[in-house]
Amino acid sequence: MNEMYPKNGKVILHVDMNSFYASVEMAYDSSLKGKPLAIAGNPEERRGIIITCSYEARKLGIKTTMPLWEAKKLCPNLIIKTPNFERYRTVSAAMFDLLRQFSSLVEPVSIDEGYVDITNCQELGSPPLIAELIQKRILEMLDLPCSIGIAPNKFLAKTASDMKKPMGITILRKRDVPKILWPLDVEEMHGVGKKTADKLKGIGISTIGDLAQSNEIQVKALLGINGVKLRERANGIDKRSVDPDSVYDFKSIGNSTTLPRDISNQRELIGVFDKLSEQVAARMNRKQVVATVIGITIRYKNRQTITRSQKLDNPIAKKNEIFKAAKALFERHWEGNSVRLLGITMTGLQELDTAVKQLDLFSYEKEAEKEPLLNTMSKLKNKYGKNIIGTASSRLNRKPLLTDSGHDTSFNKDFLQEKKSNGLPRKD
DNA sequence: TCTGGGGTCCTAGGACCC
DNA sequence: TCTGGGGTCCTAGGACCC
Repeated sequence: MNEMYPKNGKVILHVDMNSFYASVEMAYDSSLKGKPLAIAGNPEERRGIIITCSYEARKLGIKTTMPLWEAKKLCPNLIIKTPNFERYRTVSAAMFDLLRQFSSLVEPVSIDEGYVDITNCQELGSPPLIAELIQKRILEMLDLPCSIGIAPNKFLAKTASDMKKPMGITILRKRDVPKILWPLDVEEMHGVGKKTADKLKGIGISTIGDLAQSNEIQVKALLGINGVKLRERANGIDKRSVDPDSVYDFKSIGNSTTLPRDISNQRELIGVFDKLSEQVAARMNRKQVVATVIGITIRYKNRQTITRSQKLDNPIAKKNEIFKAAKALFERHWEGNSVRLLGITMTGLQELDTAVKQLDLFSYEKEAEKEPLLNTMSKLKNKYGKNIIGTASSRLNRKPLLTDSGHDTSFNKDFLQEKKSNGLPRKD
């Protein structure tokens, strides 16, 4: 048996796309390659920020979340593009399809990263070889760079993928943790932000090693259950498994918008809720869900942010229902101050079929046996709905990658070219 | 004339119930 | 004659991540 596959352990990859949005734009338009490129919202309006940027831009000091005006000042010849999320979702779906050709245990975490459990993929080769194959495939087929971490659990895999960018492959074994991880600042840990780091430093914990060797009771008193988890992870322990189904149970759907200027006119603000309701309703419709809780977010001029939510008597999904509920919440809680941002978030989501079924229970008694079937059917529908798998997989004539290690022309970057000439929405 | 928009998970207090 | 100890639900906010 290969020593890379310990008898009781797992082998997990974390695949992290490098500056994803910028790389996708470069794949679509190769004239952008090698240039400082930034993706930023609304260059016309104030309040635009850098969402992501190419490595060429990073070299010039451009950073994610930097205000657009600042980036322009820093680098006058920076190329700025507005995000094309539909395009990114399509490419993302293609990328995850590609990963699934190596292992069925793929868990997307966000549009540009995911875990792959390759514990039972010995026949494909050693873990570093599989990682290399995946990385090459993504580059050949999609013209996109990625970094891959190889480790016995999610936390270490994620940490590893972060260590070499772009186009890195990093192995992080549990036994390497004291040497590699422990010297680092606690704030370097995923899950530890500024606030948590400050708290930890307050009790003398400043490195990952300090956290690993800290007193569990003390850390729990300081950070709650999260402290216990973080302490475990600092010791290289993480029991979470790779769950391919986790993408299907989303918990909330929301839209928010920063207003072009601060507004205190009630009618105007309610007009914003009207638009937001429409966006939220459209997304709920696509995912075929209804919601039992509505929440609104109000950010004031001074950036103070409040949320107000309400449980609903009956699940809703239609634009007008959402608008009415949001408007009511807003009118109940807004005190007339100047507003910077408004948002609507729907939670307590239920699949449409389930909600219908539950309403039916009030009209007449249904045999309990029918429920599991209905549940399964709606789950499947949700699972194979067009939103999640995306359009790429259906368009692309898939072939198993590994049986044909030569050239698989059906699934490569030509599809990007093809889309370009098809006149897909291109703002550029 | 700084700081977007999409999420997840956790905590904590009060109401209410047994 | 001063009140326990569970538990769940609802709401608000905070921290964090990409």
